[in-house]
Amino acid sequence: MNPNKDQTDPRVIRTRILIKEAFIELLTEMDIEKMSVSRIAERATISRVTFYLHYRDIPDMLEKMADEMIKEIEEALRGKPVNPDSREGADWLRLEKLLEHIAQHASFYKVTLASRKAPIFTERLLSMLTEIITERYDHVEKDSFTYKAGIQKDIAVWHRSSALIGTIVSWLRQDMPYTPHFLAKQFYLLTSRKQDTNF
Amino acid sequence: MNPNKDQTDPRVIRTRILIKEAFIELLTEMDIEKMSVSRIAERATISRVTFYLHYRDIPDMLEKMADEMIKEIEEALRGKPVNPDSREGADWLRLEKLLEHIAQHASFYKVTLASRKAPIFTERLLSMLTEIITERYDHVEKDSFTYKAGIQKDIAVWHRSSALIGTIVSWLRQDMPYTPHFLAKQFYLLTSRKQDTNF
DNA sequence: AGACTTATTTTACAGTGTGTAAGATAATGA
DNA sequence: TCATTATCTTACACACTGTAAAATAAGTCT
Repeated sequence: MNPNKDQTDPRVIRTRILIKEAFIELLTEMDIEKMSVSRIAERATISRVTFYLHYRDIPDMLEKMADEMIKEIEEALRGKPVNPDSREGADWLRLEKLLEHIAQHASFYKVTLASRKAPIFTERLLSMLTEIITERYDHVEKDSFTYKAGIQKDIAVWHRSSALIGTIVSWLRQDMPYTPHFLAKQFYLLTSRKQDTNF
Repeated sequence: MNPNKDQTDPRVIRTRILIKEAFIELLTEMDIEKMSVSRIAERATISRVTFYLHYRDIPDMLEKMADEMIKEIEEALRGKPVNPDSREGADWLRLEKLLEHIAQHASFYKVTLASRKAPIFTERLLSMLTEIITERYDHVEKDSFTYKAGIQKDIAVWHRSSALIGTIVSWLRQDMPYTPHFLAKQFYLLTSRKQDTNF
């Protein structure tokens, strides 16, 4: 396949959308173990052979879909780039943006992130969040609580990034009972120590 | 099979150990997608038919192994039962006990928890930890920071339990660079607000 | 519009794994 | 020693995989 036409040929676009939709549908209906190229092709109303023209196998498909997901999340967060000098308020807005994006595509994220059927999606998002949190840690937390309390940077990063992704997953699993704005604010309260001075 | 003899017949015990060891070995070598009953039986030096005498299929095997894991963790934590009146110090000891148990069986937990190849194990442990944290929250945190700051109980529980399991997973993934004692203490510092008064 | 390029389809094939059945063998326990 | 039963051997029908070749259909370009 011509790598340039890949992204523009309407037949290719159509097929990939059909595969993605079929995959999401099937994943809501069954466990990942029962997923097969045959089933996906059948549901997508394409030939099984066509699947192999796009993906080597199912793991390859998952990987490429995860790549796409990360790209879309980065796209959604654009406009509020990672700013080393930003204060917590700015990051809180970025989290709200992330949650809004997830809420807008809830049917996709509920299956890929919240179902835990295909760990690769959660893994990718965790990596991304870990990067952001690691960067942020050096720049804006030099004088924060954790810094002073003698907490190892890597442990603090593990703690924060997993708390973040875990909270998002739980929120999705329970069908988003809070608005992105409210949850982002609560998360900010839980993570930052700013509020300590109020009590 | 006689359900009573199931647990005592040395042939049964031997076979299940062989299957478990073969499974762990194979999972370190390949992705879960490539796992098959044939491979497990071959590695375990048992007949493929024998596998089906113990487990319906691979998902069934994973489920039963996860049950076993939870039992063993509960066993390891016994002696320090969930005490509603316990102060943070006691819980900190329980976390240290958990980490010690995991460290002692690192080869098993590195594959089941840290590899993220079989999400069921992480899911089960998360459920267990969520239960413990939920119970604890009502009893010992009535006057804690989160309570006063107007943070929803469920959000706080999501945050804490996912931070806990995520930290454990990251610690395992990086081959446990800290002692259980040290990590438990750091986790305690990160979660509790007691230290705030020191600064 | 017509000629091209190429994505998709159809059909076919060899290979691997699944889950179950029957009877033979070997280990266990009383 | 003898009855029990876990394991093994062999066999079978079925499903899914990954690839190939040639035909068809859809898109692109002048």
